[in-house]
Amino acid sequence: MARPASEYPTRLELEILKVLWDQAPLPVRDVRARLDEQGRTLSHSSVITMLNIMVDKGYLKRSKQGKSFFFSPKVEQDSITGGIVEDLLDRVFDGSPAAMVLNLIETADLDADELAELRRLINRKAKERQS
Amino acid sequence: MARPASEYPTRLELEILKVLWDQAPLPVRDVRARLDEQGRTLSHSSVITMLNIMVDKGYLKRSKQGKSFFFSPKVEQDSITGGIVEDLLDRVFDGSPAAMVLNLIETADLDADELAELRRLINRKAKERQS
DNA sequence: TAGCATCGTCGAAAGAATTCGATGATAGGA
DNA sequence: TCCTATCATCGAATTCTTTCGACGATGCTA
Repeated sequence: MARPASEYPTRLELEILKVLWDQAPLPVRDVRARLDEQGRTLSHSSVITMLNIMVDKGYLKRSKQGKSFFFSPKVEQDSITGGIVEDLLDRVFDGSPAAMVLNLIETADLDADELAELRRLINRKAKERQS
Repeated sequence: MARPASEYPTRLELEILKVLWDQAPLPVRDVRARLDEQGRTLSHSSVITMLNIMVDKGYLKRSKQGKSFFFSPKVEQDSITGGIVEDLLDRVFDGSPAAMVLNLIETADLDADELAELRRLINRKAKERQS
């Protein structure tokens, strides 16, 4: 009679994943330091708790090195972010990529360079498709 | 010592907003029926509770018509979806629209028509920018 | 070996999101 | 007028998310 667990990493989980996608394996201490640099100041035990939850959920794996645990991602960044984007696509734009990109270029106020880059990406993909 | 309230509509709130963006004002009964059609079966009181919360949060307004309340959106769809996308852009792609679109076209497996439409959108925007 | 620092587990708190039933008001029909 | 169906309020339960302190183990060092 309540809320289903998030199908994707929560906000904090994602922050942690990003740290570990950038560099892994890392001990708790280092993960904590990285979060701290980003303005996410947490106690040591909070970080451990989250890391353990994420191991349970299958997002991370851990291994003992010396006296402490080291954590690494067990999921690929692309697949996770892809899942998040797809969820958004469905929930917010009823599955229409065009609607999503339109919203993006309208509200995110892209400059000429960014528009050019998007065009390049799309052309490249279109060419790939043909072959 | 806990979680901050979501800055944007939650999942259920968004579902409700979408119903009302599509058609408003609606009485509780009709909102409930629409949600039910979409597979979101809730008791009458659950729907009312959510609607009232959303009025408190400033997402909706309500007015008495006859004996019952009618609800309407108080926020524009573009501004809400824009906010959600921007949040995602920041949290997931560190603010890089190109990274986001790249992920979209890679994982959402767009077909040729969809790619063509995206290109059209971008060209139009680029032209707008020049002027 | 006694003490200190480091590391981990565990239980729990607090707020957010979602859900609903009990209850009370109100109006229309028998 | 009285019953019933409709509508709304209210309090509360439940689960998820985030946070942390108390406590215990372990190993290094004075």
